Amino acid sequence: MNKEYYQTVYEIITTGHWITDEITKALKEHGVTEPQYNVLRILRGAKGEPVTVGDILDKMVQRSSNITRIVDKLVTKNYVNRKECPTNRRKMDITITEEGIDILKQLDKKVHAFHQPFINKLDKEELNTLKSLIQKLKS
Amino acid sequence: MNKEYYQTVYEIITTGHWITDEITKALKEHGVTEPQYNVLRILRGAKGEPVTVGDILDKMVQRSSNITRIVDKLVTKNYVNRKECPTNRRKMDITITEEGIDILKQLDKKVHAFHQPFINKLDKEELNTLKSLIQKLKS
DNA sequence: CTTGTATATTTGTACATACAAATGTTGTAT
DNA sequence: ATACAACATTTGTATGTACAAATATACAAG
Repeated sequence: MNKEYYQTVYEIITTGHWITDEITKALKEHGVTEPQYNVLRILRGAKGEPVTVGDILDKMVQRSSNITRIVDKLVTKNYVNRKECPTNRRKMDITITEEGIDILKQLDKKVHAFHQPFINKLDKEELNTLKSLIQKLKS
Repeated sequence: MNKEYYQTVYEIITTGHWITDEITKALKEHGVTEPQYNVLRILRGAKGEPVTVGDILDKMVQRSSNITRIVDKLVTKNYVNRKECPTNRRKMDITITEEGIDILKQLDKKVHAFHQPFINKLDKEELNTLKSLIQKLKS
């Protein structure tokens, strides 16, 4: 009973995990983990504006205690800078470095290369149908 | 460019992870991790036939080194038995206990309760469309 | 039968993550 | 000014996972 439901959910789960696993592997070749990659993207998205641990937390599902350690790693690699926020000494101002921007460009290329073979498997209408059906399933 | 593709893939990824995260939380209330749950299900599926570490490995994505430790935990909880295979002493024969069957029933109930609200959101045809589109996307 | 090779599992180690508690800072009410 | 709660981040600890190396057994060739 409900065979179709479970088969479909299984497909969603395995596909979702497969994609992130493959991307994780691609990033690992550059010594960057997936959460580190996400933090770098958030920082770049801020366009030079400093971002706090709390800001990053809001955009990620991670616990804040681990954001600290993820940023530690990025600081060690010189991909980001971290300094005390001048207006609120509880906060940390985190910014991406030139080196961070550079590695991010390479990482994006890798991620894009992963998606390349799949990008045209479905046409626009099919993609929208797929997205809508998943959203309806969760509604 | 390719906005539809990336939005759809994002939907698949977040939904897949959301489902496993929610199930992980539900299992945690019984002190069982998701890989442990999968091992228990594989053992039950064997219907009393002993299963080796390698057999489990084939049905899971885990590295075999961790299968050992996952089984360790289940042995400690008395959910499974592990003994040397009599015909090949390199192998371990792993079987589920009565207690293991019992906890698995409770876990299944929890998992089913999670899915309950979503099971009828899509009709049979929509589910099949959804499944096919994901398969086509990966093809 | 012993030597080498493949198989099956386990152990060691480094790293990642969750959760709780601790630290330090800010704002506010008295 | 002082005390106290709220906020922001960090540290401690237990657990989980990946990868490589180690152990132990089986099989096959000479």
